[in-house]
Amino acid sequence: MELAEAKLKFIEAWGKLGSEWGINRTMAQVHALLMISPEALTTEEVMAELSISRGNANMTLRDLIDWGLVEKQHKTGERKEFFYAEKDVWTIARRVAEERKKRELTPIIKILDQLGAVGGDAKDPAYKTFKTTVTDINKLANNVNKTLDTMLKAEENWFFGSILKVFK
Amino acid sequence: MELAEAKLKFIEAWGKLGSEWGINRTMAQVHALLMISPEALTTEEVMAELSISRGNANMTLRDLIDWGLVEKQHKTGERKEFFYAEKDVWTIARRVAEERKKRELTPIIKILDQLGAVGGDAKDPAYKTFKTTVTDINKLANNVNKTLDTMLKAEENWFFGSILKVFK
DNA sequence: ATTAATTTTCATTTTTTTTTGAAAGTTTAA
DNA sequence: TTAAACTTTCAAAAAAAAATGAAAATTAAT
Repeated sequence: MELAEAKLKFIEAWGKLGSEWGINRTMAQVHALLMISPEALTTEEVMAELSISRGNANMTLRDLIDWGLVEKQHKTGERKEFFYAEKDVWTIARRVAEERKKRELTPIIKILDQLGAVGGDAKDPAYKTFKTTVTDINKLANNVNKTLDTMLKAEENWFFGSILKVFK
Repeated sequence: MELAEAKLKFIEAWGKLGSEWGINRTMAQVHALLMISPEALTTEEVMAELSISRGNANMTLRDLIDWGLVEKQHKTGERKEFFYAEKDVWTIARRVAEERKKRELTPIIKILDQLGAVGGDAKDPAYKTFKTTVTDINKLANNVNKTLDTMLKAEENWFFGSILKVFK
């Protein structure tokens, strides 16, 4: 396969994967494009490569910066801004985990804590089932939370290697 | 908080979480409703509780069955079908992991394998960056894959307890 | 200070996803 | 076998999400 074709396929596949995980397809595609670019790209280049509008490119790049996956660069003598993507996969995985933890896990745990305090008759099956389910999900969520904390604190990439032996 | 209010909040929160992770909001809500129901429910009951159409309820319940999260039950003397949700959170997490692995991880690894075989000039920065990025993502994907395999093979819930000590 | 280059915003349009509901299909009991 | 009960399908409608593009805002060079 030729590089040009492979690039398109990678961008497409990354976009599809993103959309399956609740991430805007275009945002994932811009991310893919930047990850495989040795040099930082301008908004114009992103627009041209992916055939998207200026507004879309701008908002998407801002979002990627918010996710900690892309950084703005300025080149001396150049008026326009350049965008460069983090390329270390462990750092990328980390950033995504951090953001999703902050955006989704923490809020749901807060709600589950509130719901666990529901009042009712201990003999009512509806009450018992509700309480048990909510409590169990809360416990799992807290375990995921703790595991992520420890994982994110770790400086090196624990994923390549060490974790597997726990399950052996 | 009263049970009725808490139920609504739980269903809403579960629906929101689902949609953030690429799962149809209604499907997540039906799942939430069934998880907190001590008894299996009929299509009619699901429709009424969540104010959704028959078609939607039917398709959503079928999807939940495909995910291995809900089972059809038949009661003697009753003509209609009943739907009952798995309630053990570890089993639920497992089923979701299994399905997403099958639906998303395996296909992307296949594509990454193909893309890794791209031909090009080893001195071309565009080629080098592409190859490195794709290869690194492929390695990570394969590690996730292996970890999931081991995790899914484990009979008991490793998550509550043992895993944390790896990171200590 | 002026102005040209560049970035950002956001009301509107387009696309995608989800839902509806009625018709078609299936099942089961009499 | 009939027919009522129930389930499934899917074209069309509705809703939600994403994208556009032009105007407004900002920036920086002269």
